[in-house]
Amino acid sequence: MVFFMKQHPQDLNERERQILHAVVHSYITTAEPVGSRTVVKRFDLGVSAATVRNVMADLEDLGYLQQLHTSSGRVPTDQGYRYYVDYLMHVQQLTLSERQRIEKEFMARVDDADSLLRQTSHLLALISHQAGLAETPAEGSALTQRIELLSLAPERLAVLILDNLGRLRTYTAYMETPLRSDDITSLTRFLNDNLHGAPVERLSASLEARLREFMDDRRRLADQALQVLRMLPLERTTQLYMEGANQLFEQPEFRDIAKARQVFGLLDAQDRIISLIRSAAEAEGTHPRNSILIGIEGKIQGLEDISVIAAPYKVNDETVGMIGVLGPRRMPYSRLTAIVDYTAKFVSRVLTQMVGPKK
Amino acid sequence: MVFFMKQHPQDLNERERQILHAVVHSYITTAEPVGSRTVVKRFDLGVSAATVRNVMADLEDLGYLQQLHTSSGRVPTDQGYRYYVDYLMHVQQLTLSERQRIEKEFMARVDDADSLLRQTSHLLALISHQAGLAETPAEGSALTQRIELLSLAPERLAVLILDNLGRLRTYTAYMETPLRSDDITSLTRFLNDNLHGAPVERLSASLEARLREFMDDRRRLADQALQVLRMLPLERTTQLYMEGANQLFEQPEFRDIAKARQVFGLLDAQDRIISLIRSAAEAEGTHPRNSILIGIEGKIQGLEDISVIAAPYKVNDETVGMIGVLGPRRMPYSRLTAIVDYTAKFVSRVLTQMVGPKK
DNA sequence: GTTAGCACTCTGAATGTTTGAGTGCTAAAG
DNA sequence: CTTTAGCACTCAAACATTCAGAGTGCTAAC
Repeated sequence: MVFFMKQHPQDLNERERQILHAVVHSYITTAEPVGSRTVVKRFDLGVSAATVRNVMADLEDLGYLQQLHTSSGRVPTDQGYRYYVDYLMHVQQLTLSERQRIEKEFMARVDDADSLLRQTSHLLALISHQAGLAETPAEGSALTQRIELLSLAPERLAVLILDNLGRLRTYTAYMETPLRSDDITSLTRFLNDNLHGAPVERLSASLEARLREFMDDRRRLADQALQVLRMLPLERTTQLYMEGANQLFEQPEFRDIAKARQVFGLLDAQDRIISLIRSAAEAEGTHPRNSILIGIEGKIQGLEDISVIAAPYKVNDETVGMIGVLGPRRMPYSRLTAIVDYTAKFVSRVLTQMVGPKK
Repeated sequence: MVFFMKQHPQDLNERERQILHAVVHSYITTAEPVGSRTVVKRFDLGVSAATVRNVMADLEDLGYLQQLHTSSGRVPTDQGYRYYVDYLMHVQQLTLSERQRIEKEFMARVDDADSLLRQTSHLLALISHQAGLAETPAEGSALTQRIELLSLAPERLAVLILDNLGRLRTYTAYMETPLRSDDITSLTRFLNDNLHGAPVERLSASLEARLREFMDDRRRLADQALQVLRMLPLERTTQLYMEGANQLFEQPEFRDIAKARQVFGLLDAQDRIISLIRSAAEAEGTHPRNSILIGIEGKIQGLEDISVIAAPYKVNDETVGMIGVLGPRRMPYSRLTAIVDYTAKFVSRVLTQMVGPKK
């Protein structure tokens, strides 16, 4: 198993790290390739341009920097960005007004998790000037609060599920044999008696597990209930709110039409983005900051120039989803990391409160 | 009032019309400005290039064509396209396989109008290679079939409305004073007794209109009901499904980054697009084909290069919404018109059937 | 180990040249 | 009077050339 020292990876010495930091920082703010003169002019390192040149050549050999052509300045490689976010950048403090803006947003009354997260993605887009992302809580973490059935037509049944995150979901199920009105009443009662508090995702599994406890008439009800529950697409309702993707066009890298099309590809790639940020966050120890994805790291074809900064939000200290921002590879990571982390904290707090006082 | 002859507007003679047709047709297929030589080469008009040149100069004076610069070929102006779609193009027949593909899509069982229209926009995008549009039926045409209330929390009430188009909608309302369980039961019954068949859009208006009929205890219920209904955002739930907008990037006109950004603007402009195609379809007699919008006709700022071909769909011969395709100004109108019209017919049929057998 | 200096490289902007498509006009033919 | 052929003219796009500026790598001196 790979093990990382948090502060002192051995392969770069102090000066190299300073210069790598300078190059990445400069490139992030100006979007221009960085030359040796620029470095000495903008950062006071106490060495001459020639020295910087030598170090930069070394960094290029090591794979941290890259030249677009001989005689242009250098730009960071993915590896260079990686080193920067992992060891060099110090997460920037948010200003008071930024903090207040975020706090204020979360003062408003919301009482279901989905709208909270939609608002969050909106907020992130606004404040970061990148695309804001927010995944709805994983189905597995939602507990059934209440189930209601409603006959829409003789064979068509509406199933309403209220979860502990305040979300009311509506599904439609088809019965082979029509249900009479008092069938529905008893079925509803049966479902609520037996499935209160069960994870929404595994309603039918929960019921199946208890199946042998039921006898005779209750058995019949259980079978009917299963028939209904199996029909519902409960497992795949996590969705991704994404807002403000068009802000990416402001960035110079998307002047190029080919790059710009990547942004449009986002609309179709939402599923893959979800699974990617999730798996990245779960992959422990591969990087100090594994919830930053640089250039989507070649994992989604056609999104090579896109980066994501994500953070998990939690309910009662258990991760239930991710929020984040998405932008060009050249992003102000140090600032955005602060924003995302801070926002995630608030989402966690509000959701925990929402679940807390359950009756 | 302006009156149009369907077949023979007077301002162009036969030859001019042939040449206008040739230019528009050629430009639509190739995306290249059309010169006099091209016209004689590709269309057998029996005249020489010089003659064509003279006619084209006339058409330019009349405002139908336009030169991007002296000594380039001509391209149609909006007015030119308008004349083309109104009088020159003959709507193309769909091939058997195209017709079958559409028919097959509508064989699948759907039982609520919203999913039907989502599928429709998907189908249109697929078959037209443009963006597919489908507006959900206007709230005004949906009649209340059933209302259910569900207490989510002491002060939070879920309101479910099932309409005659099979759509089940969920709203949340907040009560000042908590309702007891039998309050809810009687309120539900009251609502259903008095509002069955009322247009969803005007539920509270309908109830208000009948208010003086109610006395004493029923009066109290009516007041409570009104309190709830007024809270629901019933009037503005028409939405636009749009799919496949990224296909527009295949078109050469969107190579240019500035134009390409228009496509992204679509995401924000959905409301304006709805009202635009609706008002266009309603404006009677201004054009023979008033459900074709060319270059959005300068009406939505920032979407000058976008055109829309729309068609209304009907329930029992009454228009309740629009479907269509959206693409660059230079679009194969004759083919797409056929597709859109044909599809609209099917949507109408399925919806009418859905409403038909009401009980 | 660090720095100054210098020759060298490469891009991007500016400028000029050429080519080809297309036009407008005129004069001749129908 | 309409149509056509011919010709001079225009313009954009493609290509070539030049030039300045930024940056590098290398060498020799500190």
